[in-house]
Formats: sequence, C-alpha cells, structure tokens
Amino acid sequence: MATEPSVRWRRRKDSRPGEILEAALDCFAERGFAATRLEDVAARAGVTKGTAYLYFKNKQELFKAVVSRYLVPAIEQFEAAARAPGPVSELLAKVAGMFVEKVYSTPFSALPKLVISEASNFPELARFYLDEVVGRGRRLITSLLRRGIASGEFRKVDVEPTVYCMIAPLLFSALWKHSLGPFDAKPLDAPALMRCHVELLLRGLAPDQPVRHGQGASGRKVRITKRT
Amino acid sequence: MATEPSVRWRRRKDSRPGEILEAALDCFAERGFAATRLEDVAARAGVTKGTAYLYFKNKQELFKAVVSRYLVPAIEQFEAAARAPGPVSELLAKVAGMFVEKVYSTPFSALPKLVISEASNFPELARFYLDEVVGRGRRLITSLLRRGIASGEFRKVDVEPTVYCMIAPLLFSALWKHSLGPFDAKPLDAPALMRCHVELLLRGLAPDQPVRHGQGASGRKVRITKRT
Amino acid sequence: MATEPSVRWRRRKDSRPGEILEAALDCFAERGFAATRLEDVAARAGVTKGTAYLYFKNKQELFKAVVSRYLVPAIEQFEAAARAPGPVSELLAKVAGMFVEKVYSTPFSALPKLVISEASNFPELARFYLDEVVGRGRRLITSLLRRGIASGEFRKVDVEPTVYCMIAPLLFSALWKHSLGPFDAKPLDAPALMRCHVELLLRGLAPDQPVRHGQGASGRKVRITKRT
Amino acid sequence: MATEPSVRWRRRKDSRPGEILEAALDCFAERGFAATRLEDVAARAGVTKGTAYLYFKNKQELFKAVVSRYLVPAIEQFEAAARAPGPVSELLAKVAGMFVEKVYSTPFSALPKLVISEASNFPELARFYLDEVVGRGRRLITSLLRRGIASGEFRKVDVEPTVYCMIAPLLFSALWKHSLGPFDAKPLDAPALMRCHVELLLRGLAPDQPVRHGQGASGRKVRITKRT
DNA sequence: GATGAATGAGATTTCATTCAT
DNA sequence: GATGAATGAAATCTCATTCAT
Repeated sequence: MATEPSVRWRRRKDSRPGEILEAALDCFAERGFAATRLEDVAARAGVTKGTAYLYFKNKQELFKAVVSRYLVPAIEQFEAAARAPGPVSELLAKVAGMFVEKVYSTPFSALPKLVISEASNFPELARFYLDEVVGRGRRLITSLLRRGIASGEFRKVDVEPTVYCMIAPLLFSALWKHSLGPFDAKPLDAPALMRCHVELLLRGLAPDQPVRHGQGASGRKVRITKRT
Repeated sequence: MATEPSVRWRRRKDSRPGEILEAALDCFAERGFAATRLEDVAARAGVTKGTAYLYFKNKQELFKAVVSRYLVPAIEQFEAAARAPGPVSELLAKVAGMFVEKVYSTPFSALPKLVISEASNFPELARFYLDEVVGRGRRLITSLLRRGIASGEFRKVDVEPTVYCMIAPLLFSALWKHSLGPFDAKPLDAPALMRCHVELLLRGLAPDQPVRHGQGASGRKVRITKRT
Repeated sequence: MATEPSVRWRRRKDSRPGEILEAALDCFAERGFAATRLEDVAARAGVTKGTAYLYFKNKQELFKAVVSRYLVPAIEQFEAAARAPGPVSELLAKVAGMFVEKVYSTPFSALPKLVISEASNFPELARFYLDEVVGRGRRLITSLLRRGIASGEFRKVDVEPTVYCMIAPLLFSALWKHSLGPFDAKPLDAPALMRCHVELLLRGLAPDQPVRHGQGASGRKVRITKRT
Repeated sequence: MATEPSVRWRRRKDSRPGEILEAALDCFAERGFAATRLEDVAARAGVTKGTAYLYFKNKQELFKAVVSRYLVPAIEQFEAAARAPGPVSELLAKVAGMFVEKVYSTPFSALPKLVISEASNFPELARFYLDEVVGRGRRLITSLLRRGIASGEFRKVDVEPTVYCMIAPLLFSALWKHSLGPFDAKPLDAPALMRCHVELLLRGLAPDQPVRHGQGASGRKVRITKRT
C-alpha cells in the first residue's frame, strides 16, 4: 500500500550516507572544517539539514567519517601495489604514478590539506590519521627502501628522514592543488613532478660504487643506464 | 622633560601592534583562522578584545597582517643568502640550514600551514603569498638551480618541477611540526631531514659521468652520459 | 489527510513574517531604529532572536520591510478615495476623516516619525518613501486642488506650497502622537483638529468673489472683503 | 613662563563648551542621537573624546544641553516679537518670516526633528521641551489668536486645534529640511510656503459676513478693509 | 585642562543542533 | 525516514566611558 517504500526510494536511502560523505568531502576541502556549514553539505547532497543528523551524530563525527571513509581504502591500494615483486626502483615509479591517478586526480587529494589544517583541533582525528595513514604509509615506503638497500639497488641511507623526502613531493602536489595552485598562473604538472622526483630519488639513492674503481663520497659513477 | 609624552604609555602603544601580531600568530597557528577567537588573541597579548580593534580593523585584517608581517622579512633573508658567491651545492646546504634555524625553529614555521589552510577562504591572501613568498622563493631556487647547471655542478634538469622537489621537504617539515608532529611518537629530526634531503638532491642533480680529473666545486667536465 | 503538512506549523510559518513585522513596527515606533534591539522585536513577536533572522536578512532589511509593508497599502486607499466624483471640498473632508481613521488611530501612524527620524541614515529608505508615499500623496492632493480650481470651487493658488499646507496638520497629528503627545497634559483631539483644518482650508481656498448665485460646495456666504 | 596659559588659549577654553554644543547639534541633526558617536562630535569640535567629558557628564547630558541651549533663546525672540502692538494679521506674517530667518535657515532647524525622534527615549527631555518650547509657543500663538478674535480681525474659532494648524506648516518645513528634503528633486521654497500659509490662514480666519448688520456667532463688524 | 589608550558591556549575526510534524 | 522551523550559544565588533599621564 501507500506506505510501502518503493524500490527506488529504498536504494536512495541506502546510498544516502555515501552521498552525504561525498558532499562533505567537497565542502570541507573547499572551505575547511569550521567554515563549512552543515546546510551546505546537506544541500550539495540533495537533502536537508536534518537528514544529515540521521546519519551522523554531529559535524565532528561527519568530518571524522569523511576522513576515515576515504583514506583507508586508498592506503590499502598502495600497500597492495608495494607488495609486488621486482626492482624497487620500478615500484617507486609505479607508486608515484598511482598517486597521481588515484589521489591527486580525485577528490581525495583534499584530505591531506584537511587533516593538516584540523589536526590540532581534532586530536582524535590526528591520531587516527597518524595510525591508519601516516603509519602505514611510512611502513610501506620504509619497507620498499629497505628492500632496495638490501638488494643493492640503493646505497645505505638514513632510512627515516629519507622516507620523508620520498613522500614530501607527493604531499606537496596534493596540498598545492587545494591551496595556492588555483591562484597560480601556471598550473602544476603533477606527472612531470612525479617523474622528476623519481629520477632525482633514484639517482640520489644509487649506490656510490657501482663500478669497481669508483670512490669519493658523492656519487660520480659511470652510468650507462639511461632512463626515459 | 615635561612634554615628553609618558614613556611607558607611548612604549605600550608602539609595541602593542607587535605584541598582538605575535599572539595572533600563535593562536592562528594552533587553531587556524576560524577557530581562533579574537578574545583569545587579545588575552594572549595581555590586552582586552577592544584593544585589538584599535590596531586592526577586523579579524581578517589581523590575519593578513600576521602573514605579511612575518613572511616578507623571512624571504628577504633567504634572498640575501642566495646571492652569496661560491658553489651552489654549498649554498643549498646553507639555505636548508637557514630554514631550520630561521623558520622551522621559530613561530614563523606556522605560516605555511596557515596559508595552505586558508588560501581558498582568503583569495587576497593567497595572491599576496603567491606573489611575495612563493614567487620570490621559486625565483630564488630557480636561479640557484640555473647557476648550478650553468656552472656544470648540476646536470641539465627540468627546472620547474625540480624546484618543487627541492622545496617540498622544507615545507613538509614546517607543516608536520604544526599538524601531526605533536601527536607522533618519535619527533621529527629536522636537521637530519635537511642533511638527508641535501645529500639526495646533490647526488640526484650531479652530472652524469664526472670524469676523473675534474674536481672542485664547479666541475665542467666531460660528460658522456646523456639524458632524454 | 496524511500528507497535509501539519496545519499548526505551516500556519506559524506563514504568519511569522507578519507577526514579526507588526512587532517591529511597534518597537521601532517606540524607540526608533537604533535603540530597538532585535531581541525585543523577537520577544514581542513571541519568538527568539534567531527566528527573526530566518525571515529578514538583518535589522536594516526588517526596518525597510516594515516601512514598505505598511505604507503602500495605506496610500492606495487614499488614492482610491480621491478618485471619487463630486465636489472637492467634500473629498477633502473625507480624506481628512480617513486619515484619522486609517492612519492616526492605527499603529501605522508611527511611520512618519520613523521615516523622518531615519531618512538621513537610510537614503535608500528615504528615496523609497519619497517615491512611494510622498510623491503619490503629493500628486493626490495636487490633483484634488487642481480639480477644485478648475471647477471654480477654489481660487487660483500657488499649488505647490498649498499642498504642503494641506498635508502639514495631518502629519503633525501623527508625529505628535508618537513624540510629545504622550507627555502632554491635554490629549490631542485629532478629529477636532481635522475639522478645524478643513474648515480653515476651505475658507482659505474659497474664491474671492463668490457671486450671489454662486453655489459650489464650499463657503457660500457673501464676502466683500478681498485680499491681494 | 611656559605653563602660563596664553590669552588665546584661555579664550579657547572658555569657548570650548559652546564649540562642542555646536558640533553636537550638527551631528545629532545629521544622524540622530544613537547613531552619533561622541568621537565624531569631538572631532568636529576640534577636540578629543576625553575633552567632551570634561564639559558634559555623558552623551545624554550633552544631548539635553544641546536642546536646551538653543531652544530657549529662540522661543524668547518669538515671544518678544509677538508682544508688539498692531494688527495680529501683520504679526502672524512677521512671526512666519522670523521663523524662516531665525530657525529654518539656521542649524536650529534640526531641533524639532531631534526632539520628535528622541522624545520617547528621553522623557525628561520631552517634558523640558514641552514646557519650555511647546508650552510657550502654544501660549504665544494662542494669545495672538485670541487678540485677533477679540479685535474682530478673526472669526470665533476653536482656539486649540487652530493653534496646531497655525504651527504645523512651520514645523513641517523644519522637519522636511532635515529628513526627506535633501532627497527630493525640487527644493522646498520655505518663504513661499510661509506666504501661502499666512494667506490661507488669514482668509481662513477672516470673519464671516463682514456686512454691516452682522449677525450670528461670527465677526460682527463691517470690513471694507483689505490686506496687502 | 587635555589627551587618547584601554576597557568591557552590549548589540548584531551566524549556525549547529533539536524536534514536532 | 525526512523535513525545516525554531532555538540559543557563541563569536564579532562597536563605542561610551574612564583614567594614567
């Protein structure tokens, strides 16, 4: 009878939380947590304010839901990719490429800015992000780096700071996109940035003495190799 | 003498704006623009709400004053340092060291986070920062890089993305300090990060095939290798 | 039936703006624009501060809404009345009577004081009032006066200043009611004032030489005297 | 020596209160009581905020001082003028002329608007004005009217409302000047208004039937006279 | 007397959150 | 489940008033 929810309506209902999360991601990304009005989120999701409260206890919970909803799947993809066998140098290029494709080019790219902006206001969120994203991301890169060192692809470096050097340009691209990038005359070419970064990195990590007679602190070794 | 207008008062008046700016920098850094209450800033500066309004028209103006007050002098120091003669590779190390000392270790390190967080809410600020800081910073690094390439210290690289790769770890350190850093178990060792970054960079930028007898900083030696 | 959206609520929503406008008219009339607190208006309308903002963007808009809401209908009534046929002298008496009944005796009588008080602070409002009320009112009286002159009821007078003389006592009564009247020992007898005014006016406007057979509505007594 | 107040300075000091009052009159007239900032008054008087407080306890007292300072002398002039002998009709014209010259054309013309606007917020002021200005003004006009009736210049009219009819156009001119007048396309011609008003009034007050055998309530004397 | 820096009460305005329907 | 009218806490900002100099 009349009260029986139609199929279409049911599907709607099931997808509501996702629609709201998506709208919230966009809004938070554009204006930050505080400057985002719940009414805007609701409007963008095509519902009314009250409806958002049916699915999320309050604005903070919505914010946390946005972050956790989108980050974990993303990081998992990278973990899977990094588990692939083969030379680490190729994996690095692949991870950087994935980053452009799966993060930089998507709405998820807003998350780093969001988390950085609001970490001190949301300690709980900061800790969540630290554990679930940063921690896992660091472990991922760390293990790649170690693998490369162990295999002789890389020289022996101070792992911890190197990891940050490896991540920084990726992070930079995502932050730039959601802050000053839109105001800059020349758009950032993220793929070029990644290629450049990987190139610098591989050269920077290359073992000192790939040839027998090589010496000196800095790498001045013969390289026949060439990269594309 | 008699007409001298009350030293203590005048001093206060003269120093008030600076005191308020300093307090504001701290508050904005901690909580972001929106979450900072003017009353908090005032209290931290040791005055009352109303007093802040004697010196700054409103919260936005105060925010912009904070950013412009502290950024321009900072960037100027770097420009001066980069003008020094000598091998670029040494200058890079010096600049990175200066960054730790003059930015990372001071309250100014909060500015990048602030600007990134609020750029989309303050287009005017974004443009100011883009012109006065990013633009100048980019030019600075670009010229160093070109100098190094010209002198043969560095190989020929794609300048633009390389510049971002050079800046990213510095930016990262400042952002980390004011976002997740405080929540992380192990504190970031910024000097180590800088050393590692410079090392990676110099190796990454080193010309291919540095023939044996060439040495010295500049090195304009034969290069067999080639890059695409 | 079921879908009928809660009569009580909808009724409230529909009637809210009117209730708030009414309360605002009273408050503004009593204390003027600046001295009226939005909270007072809301309280008098039986709602809270926030609710007023659901219906009116801000205090100024509320003020303008009050003025425009009440004035236009009032002036229209007068225009309709003035269109009636017959001797102008009778119409004048009728208009004066209407003024007492429809303006002086109602809350609308506060509007002239309000507009006069705030005109210089609200140029937009001043212009609106000038166009929609004063202009139409002037035209209305002007046309009556011209009709009377054309028909021979009135002598030829300088129309423009005469119009102001005709309006002034009406305005006076409304202003008095909302300013000094309440403090005066003897209350103003508005109907008597109107009668007196109309009488003076008709006599003052009577043609100089009302020839014996003259008829016309007004003074029908012989007058030898004459004035320049 | 240096601390000895110079003559010029002493004169300054003596005239300060008057300068402040004058500035206050202008400011209050322009913006009303609430919207006038004490700082504006002080600035216009060429002093600083604090100085105003040396002469006036607070803003309300300043306001009251403005009103009382300027009104009493004004009304006294009119009283003196009305004491002159001769036909009342001529006195009326004279009083109207004086009004244009001594009130309408001066800053004092702002006072009626001010008092009307703020009467309900300043009961004390309202009472003062009622006693010192309105009461005396009414008595003045009343006595003129009575004199005219007694002398046979005027017919017997209902004195009280007639008095208001006599005052209304004068008041109107002053209010108009400080409210809508500045926004109106065509400026008000106050002298013409006064002439028109007096003319209407004298005709309106003229005794009926100045024929010899006068009868009825009204004027009972022959009038061949005519007025200029 | 004069100054003007400082204060803080109070008003406007916004918006997260609730809840009757 | 969904709505959106209503609330009221909290933030921004103004300005009359004070008072050390």
